Amino acid sequence: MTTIGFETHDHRACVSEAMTKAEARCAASDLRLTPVRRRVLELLLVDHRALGAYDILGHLSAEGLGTQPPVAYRALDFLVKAGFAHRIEALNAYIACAHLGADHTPAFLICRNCRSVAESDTAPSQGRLGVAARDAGFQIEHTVIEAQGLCPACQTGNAA
Amino acid sequence: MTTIGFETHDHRACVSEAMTKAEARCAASDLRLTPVRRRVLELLLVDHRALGAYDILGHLSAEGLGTQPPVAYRALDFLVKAGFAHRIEALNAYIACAHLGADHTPAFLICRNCRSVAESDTAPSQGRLGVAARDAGFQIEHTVIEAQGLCPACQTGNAA
DNA sequence: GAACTAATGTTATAACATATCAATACTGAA
DNA sequence: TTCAGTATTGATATGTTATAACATTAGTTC
Ligand SMILES: [Zn+2]
Ligand SMILES: [Zn+2]
Ligand SMILES: [Zn+2]
Ligand SMILES: [Zn+2]
Repeated sequence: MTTIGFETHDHRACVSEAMTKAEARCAASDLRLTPVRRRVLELLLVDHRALGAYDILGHLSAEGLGTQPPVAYRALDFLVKAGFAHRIEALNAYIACAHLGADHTPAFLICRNCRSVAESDTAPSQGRLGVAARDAGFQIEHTVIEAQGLCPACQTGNAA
Repeated sequence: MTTIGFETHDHRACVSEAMTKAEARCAASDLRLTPVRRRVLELLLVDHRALGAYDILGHLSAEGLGTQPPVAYRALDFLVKAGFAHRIEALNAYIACAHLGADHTPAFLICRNCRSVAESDTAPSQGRLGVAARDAGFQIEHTVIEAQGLCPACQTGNAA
């Protein structure tokens, strides 16, 4: 399991690399990375934190790419379905996938103070939850795993 | 790990037993189970499924216990903080705790068809997520673990 | 019964999300 | 290259979930 999220890094490269991967996957899978979708993915990648749909919409609106909620939600739906972004249920917010390209079941470490999010990959049907599901005869289709707390940076005095 | 939720049972006894436990804990911990709070807990226990705040409010309103959103949200906040109910993030809904009284980190199996919810207890900081958090220097305060899919009953033809 | 705290009543609004239908752009075949 | 079919976008309206703010009432303590 690789955790990606709190360490410092060459963020410019991180963003452009992810965009390149996304473009490649769209070309390969016959998906259309239209201007709005492309820009929303960029916004998520650049911010590296969970953004609400209306945060996104604010950017789009400022850039003349659309002013109404469906614009943001459609782009986010596309990105989530394509696997380029994930929805964070506990925040009603969205974040760029940190493992672009690979099929995976993500787990998140979410800082309640700065909203930064680290993404871990998990083994889906293994682990306690999978065992409980099998025992109960429950058929898992999707799993939400989100830990909330304080990231390393926010533990040093500045948080509540 | 005990999973509680999909098996059939003497539901009348299940509800009254839970209410008795809740009353005992309130008496012991100097918490006040006021009429609205009591009724909301009953509603959650009786339904045995995830209910939205406005579902709850509908019942309360029909019974003359309050008509405005804060009435429902305050009662639900109380029950969640007291450990008598849990919030299901993936549904924006609430469910009575199936392990009333014990301190625990719940995990849920949520049927997307009938909204029934089974609650499992998990070992919090153990497991892969805990390891990832320690590796990243992340301090977990709260964990959301919610699997969505089909319950045993809904797997037999009636679901999409 | 005065002072304090907890709970409720009430109004308004914030925040998040979708339904619907019209218009346009792209795609692939006749 | 026109046509039909599909995907995307534009636009309006509305639905759903949640909280802020402040007044009032009820319990509790001294
Ligand atoms: Zn991912
Ligand atoms: Zn932080
Ligand atoms: Zn519980
Ligand atoms: Zn079901």
